Amino acid sequence: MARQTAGGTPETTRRSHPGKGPRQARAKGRGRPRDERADAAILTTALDLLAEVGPTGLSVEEVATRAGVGKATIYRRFAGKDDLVLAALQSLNERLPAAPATGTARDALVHVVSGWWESHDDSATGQVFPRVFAYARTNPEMFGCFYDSVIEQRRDLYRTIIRRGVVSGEFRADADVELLTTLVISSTLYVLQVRASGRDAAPGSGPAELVDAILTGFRSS
Amino acid sequence: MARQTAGGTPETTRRSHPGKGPRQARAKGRGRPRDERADAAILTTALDLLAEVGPTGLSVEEVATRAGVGKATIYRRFAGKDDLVLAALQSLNERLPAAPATGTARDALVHVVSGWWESHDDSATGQVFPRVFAYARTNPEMFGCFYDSVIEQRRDLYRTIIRRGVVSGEFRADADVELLTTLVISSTLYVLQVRASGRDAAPGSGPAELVDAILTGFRSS
DNA sequence: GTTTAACGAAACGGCACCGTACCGTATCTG
DNA sequence: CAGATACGGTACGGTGCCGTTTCGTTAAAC
Repeated sequence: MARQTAGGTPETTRRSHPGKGPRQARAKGRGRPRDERADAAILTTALDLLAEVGPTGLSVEEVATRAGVGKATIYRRFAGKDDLVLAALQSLNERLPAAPATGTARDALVHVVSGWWESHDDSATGQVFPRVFAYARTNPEMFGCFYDSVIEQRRDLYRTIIRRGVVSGEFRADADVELLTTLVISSTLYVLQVRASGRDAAPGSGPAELVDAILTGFRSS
Repeated sequence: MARQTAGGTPETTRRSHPGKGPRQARAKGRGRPRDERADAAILTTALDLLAEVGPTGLSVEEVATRAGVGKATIYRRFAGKDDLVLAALQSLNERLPAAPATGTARDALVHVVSGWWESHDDSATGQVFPRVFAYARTNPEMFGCFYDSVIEQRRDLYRTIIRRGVVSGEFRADADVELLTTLVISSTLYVLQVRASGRDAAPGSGPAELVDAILTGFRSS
């Protein structure tokens, strides 16, 4: 929220808790400019840590240590821990995959889900989702921000593909696009999460089987 | 607040250590017997707290305070925080609903999902699941124990109903029971969790619509 | 009544963390 | 050049929790 990007765009940032002096967007400064590498390092490190220990488990000190920056460098950019967490979550949108423009909608869904499936084991993104999800009730403000800016982007990705399938006649005309989107996202999230513990919630099923199982009721033929 | 040991070594569970008296039912002692009300109060309080703040957020002191017992009373029963958390999770199985024995499998599914749906707002059970889920990778031991003893019980509930539907011919004979079970559980978990933040992942859809959407592809006809 | 152990309460040392403040240094603008 | 600001470190006070231990008390068994 109160984060400022060194890039320049002097967007008016507002803090929700004006308890202390806000970190306003720095006017084209006369002094030493902020290190953009520090910006990136802080955000990616925060994201990694977010995936490992979640929003409450994340510590600013640990972020600073891992990112190789001083704590002051972080507090110079963010109003506090919550602000940092939110900024890190927002940065997830820069890694959003694109929907394949060709082929059947089914194949496109399988492709996107497969990408998620694969990225789950090595990237931070996979673990961030369930971690943040757990705070839907505890911290609705944070979760809401996350949902609206990150989840909604993903939903839109699936929604677009599914709509294409409806228009092309591949899916039934009366298919509930929103519900279908929810089914794909939720089951993927769940299966991947269970897999992370070494169990298997759907033995013998990969992304394709998962998608096909969901789609069976929505196909036209 | 979650503690992250800098060295990376997670807290060692003393559950298997015989060094300190492990928690066990005291064998007919001669002194003052343990207060059974304390047993129940500790577990239910721990469960409530687990739903509110999750496994790492839970503090033994808070449990003691809310349960109206001394910390010593807790440490007399449990080897430590982890042991307490595990016991609390296990106690979830005492609240497992039963599968309706009559009616269609579809109606039984809707009934069970509706029960989950309703109980979700009562906080305890509903919020515990996503909280624990977030630790599938961080604490696989805890999650595994949770999955095997709690999730598996729920799966079995759904599995039983779905199998009945397959046998009765209500569902297709080639339906993947495990996958179908996963779909029902995952989507319910997801929708309820999103709802907890005030959003709606499936506008206009309740338990019945959710179940029907999943089942459309698995019905015989 | 004596023994035994659980009880609630409180205190302890220790650790991790937050957020701030201050270094000496580095890198910009004017 | 001088002034301004960011940099990586480091230190600090304050807070919260952990896990343990000590109290004096209480409730059962013997």
